[in-house]
Amino acid sequence: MHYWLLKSEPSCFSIDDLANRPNKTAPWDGVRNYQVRNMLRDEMKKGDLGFFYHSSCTPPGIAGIVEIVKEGYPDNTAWSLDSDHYDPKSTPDNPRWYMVDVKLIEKFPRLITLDEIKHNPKLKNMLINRKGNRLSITPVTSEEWKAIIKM
DNA sequence: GCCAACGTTGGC
DNA sequence: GCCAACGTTGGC
Repeated sequence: MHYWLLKSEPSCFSIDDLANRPNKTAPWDGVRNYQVRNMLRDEMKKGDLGFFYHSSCTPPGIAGIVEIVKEGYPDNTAWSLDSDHYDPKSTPDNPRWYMVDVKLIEKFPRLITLDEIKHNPKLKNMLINRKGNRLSITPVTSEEWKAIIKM
């Protein structure tokens, strides 16, 4: 089993938005980056756990834990003209973009901030700490996972 | 609002 | 296949 970190701007989709969905479950849609697409399509498996990270907000940080409850399937927002993520190059016959379904497992009692993560020596190699890392989903090692849930 | 660090696009 | 220009992300 693998661990992941999933970024979302809370002004767009926050952990509370996920909590308010039926069954606390929602598709992680709208990814339009090939590296992340490959992870969604090929690597993220049912039962994997992920951190729900709030980005582009004050302060950024990890808000809770989600579980992958449905493995990669075509992202149908790509062929919805109404969607902000519409992409004419992706079609139902030949989908270019993929998504998974995530379910909220736990919202942390407090946000674990990026600042705290930066100052934890066990997490100095975490991808989220790397300058210029813009991938919206990144793998997390089990050591990093354990260190964070203790914080 | 700034800007570093990428990813993508498109001319050649 | 190279690479300059452009767009996007995201912390600050």
